[in-house]
Amino acid sequence: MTTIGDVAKAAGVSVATVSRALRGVDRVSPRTRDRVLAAATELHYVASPAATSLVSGRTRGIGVITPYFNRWFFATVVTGIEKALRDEGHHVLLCDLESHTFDARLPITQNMLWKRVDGVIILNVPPDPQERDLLDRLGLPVVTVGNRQPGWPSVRIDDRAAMAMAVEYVVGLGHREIAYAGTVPASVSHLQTPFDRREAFDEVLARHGIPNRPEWTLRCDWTADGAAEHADRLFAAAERPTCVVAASDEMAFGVISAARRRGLQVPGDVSVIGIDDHVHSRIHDLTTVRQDVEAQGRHAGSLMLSALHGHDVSSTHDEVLGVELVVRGSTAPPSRSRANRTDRPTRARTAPRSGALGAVQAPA
Amino acid sequence: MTTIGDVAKAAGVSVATVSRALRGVDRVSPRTRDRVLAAATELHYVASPAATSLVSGRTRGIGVITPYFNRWFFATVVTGIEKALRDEGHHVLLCDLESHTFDARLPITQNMLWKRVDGVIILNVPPDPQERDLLDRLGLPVVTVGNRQPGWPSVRIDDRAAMAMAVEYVVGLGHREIAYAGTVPASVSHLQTPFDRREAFDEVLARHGIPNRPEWTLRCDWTADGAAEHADRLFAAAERPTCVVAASDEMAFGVISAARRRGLQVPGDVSVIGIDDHVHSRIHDLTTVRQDVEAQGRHAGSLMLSALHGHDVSSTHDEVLGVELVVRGSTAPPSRSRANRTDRPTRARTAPRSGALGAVQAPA
DNA sequence: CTGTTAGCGCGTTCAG
DNA sequence: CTGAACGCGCTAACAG
Repeated sequence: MTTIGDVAKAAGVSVATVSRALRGVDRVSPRTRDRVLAAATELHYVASPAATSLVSGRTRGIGVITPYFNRWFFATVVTGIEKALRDEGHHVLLCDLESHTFDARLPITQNMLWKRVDGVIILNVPPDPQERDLLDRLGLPVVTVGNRQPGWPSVRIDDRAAMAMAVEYVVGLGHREIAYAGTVPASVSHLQTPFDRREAFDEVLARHGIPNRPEWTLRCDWTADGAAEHADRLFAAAERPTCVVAASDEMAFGVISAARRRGLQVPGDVSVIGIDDHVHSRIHDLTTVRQDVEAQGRHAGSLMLSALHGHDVSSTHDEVLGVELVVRGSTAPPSRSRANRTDRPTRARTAPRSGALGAVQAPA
Repeated sequence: MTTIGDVAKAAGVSVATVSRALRGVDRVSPRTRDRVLAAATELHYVASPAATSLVSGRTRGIGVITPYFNRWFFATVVTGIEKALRDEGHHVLLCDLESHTFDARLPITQNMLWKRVDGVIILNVPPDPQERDLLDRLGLPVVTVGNRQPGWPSVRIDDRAAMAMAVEYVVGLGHREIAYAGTVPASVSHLQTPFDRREAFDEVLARHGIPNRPEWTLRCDWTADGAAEHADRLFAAAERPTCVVAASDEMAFGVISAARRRGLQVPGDVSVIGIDDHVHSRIHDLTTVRQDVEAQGRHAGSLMLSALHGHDVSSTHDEVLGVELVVRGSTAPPSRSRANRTDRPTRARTAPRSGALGAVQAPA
């Protein structure tokens, strides 16, 4: 392993000069600098991060804490973070919380991140008091993505506005019998996004005087399969809605799938709308509210870099990225001919009627 | 920032004793050990990784190099790796190659990984000679996932066997007019998986004496959208296949979507099969060849840990995980009534015939 | 402009 | 069983 000493010897200078020349700080005569650079290249020299960080106190590593990064949203955010950090020579240390309980989380977080990173970016999961304590004690800059935490800068979309946009759109189409997919089980009830979106849904319905039926609320785990399962029960019931609003695109995929299996046409028999503009939303022909997920990651990364540069990233900084309605074929005005709406759908009934068949329209 | 000295002072012992007590090596009297532990806990002491690795030469970090980890397969592998590593206190350093060319990659890889990790796990992307050189010089243990590289242990599935399993299945159903989605553009022609799967496809067709039509080969970027686009052209052509074999589930999703938009029934008009058992495959009711992706990551992580423990993970180690056919509703025997098969499909033709309607079958 | 030197915090000899 | 001292590789003063 070549050290700074080897380079110094090869270039015939002192280690301090090598350090200066390589980092481009201070004044070094062009001639010596070139000699040092040549020697360093020749010997494939790279400074030891351990030694550097021991003396400088900085590691050039950023911890990224995610629940399930094995999901589109989180993986995409991390991609954005990584891009932003890489430009300045920082790298990502992954900390996947996955199924861990709060108790199990603390030692993980502690051992993985303590003194090992210059800052922490937390995706969507609110820290429990002990973790909060740890982070505060470490004095590390923290940036959150997807939810707001007091004292920390954040990057996110306005979940309420996004949901309101979706609901207003389908209400505008004439829907009055609207179901909701995306309430979460108690175990994750601390998450902000599911809460905000649900609340916005309730508000918009209330504002329009539209009934909000409990039996039309699908409580699930925010996966496509989970939503499909619950939606199947919804569509099997005597009375079914003309529209399902899903709090995420993946759940919307599940709802569409369940509808099809029941022989229901989307949007002919039931309209479906989501939030995200997931990478698969186009093939599902899903109307949705687009958010730029990678951009949220990039912004979080930049925010972190600014903090690292000593700029005051005020703790009140709250960057809210815009969203945008993307209309595709999964939504349409409610069908007029719903005389036998309460019938259990049968195979015979699955023959598509022409018109209003978003699912079979030519690609945009 | 509390150091080992602070703990020593608080416990009334020397730093050496603290180090020994905390790491549980050597003999330390139970009484002093407890005193040290108490002091360490009290002071929230955690050893500085930088100092530790400076003296020990080990970082407890593993670099994971991935193309596009923003995709299901890679994110899932990384999840598996992270789980395996975490159990032994190691962590993951992410290095997303994404769209970078080989030239741009080298400095990235070098700066991010050099002396910063104890080992490297490479997912699916073969290193170019310079990178290979770098890795060899560093003398770091390397494990590859998804493709075999001479001199390095690997974890993967048998891509040829997986594809053969898929093709044999649809051939067994009676299909003779079979298209293929998943040839890649020249820019990524060095990837092994696309090549192996294609080759296995060709072989099985040849063995059965089934014509392999060039115009039924969809060259695309292995995304759902890309596959949908190409498949649309396929389905618009005068002659269309009775079955499409996709080299990945995501492409299969795209093919199914394209078929539906053209008014074709899956599997009534065209059967579709994929490889992966992607998290969304169930809602697409897709017949596929399942691979356990997270297990591949876990195995790679374990392999790396063994290597780190000094066990000889022979460079000839090649762990091949099994795959399994999962039959769902996207495949069926080819339709008999194909008199007007060469007709361009029309809306009128989209009315589903009863029977063989996998897409609308009740969930399994 | 360049060299010398003193730590950064810890693991690891070696003596006790 | 425990403590003192050395050095890992580097940067940051301070001299020259």
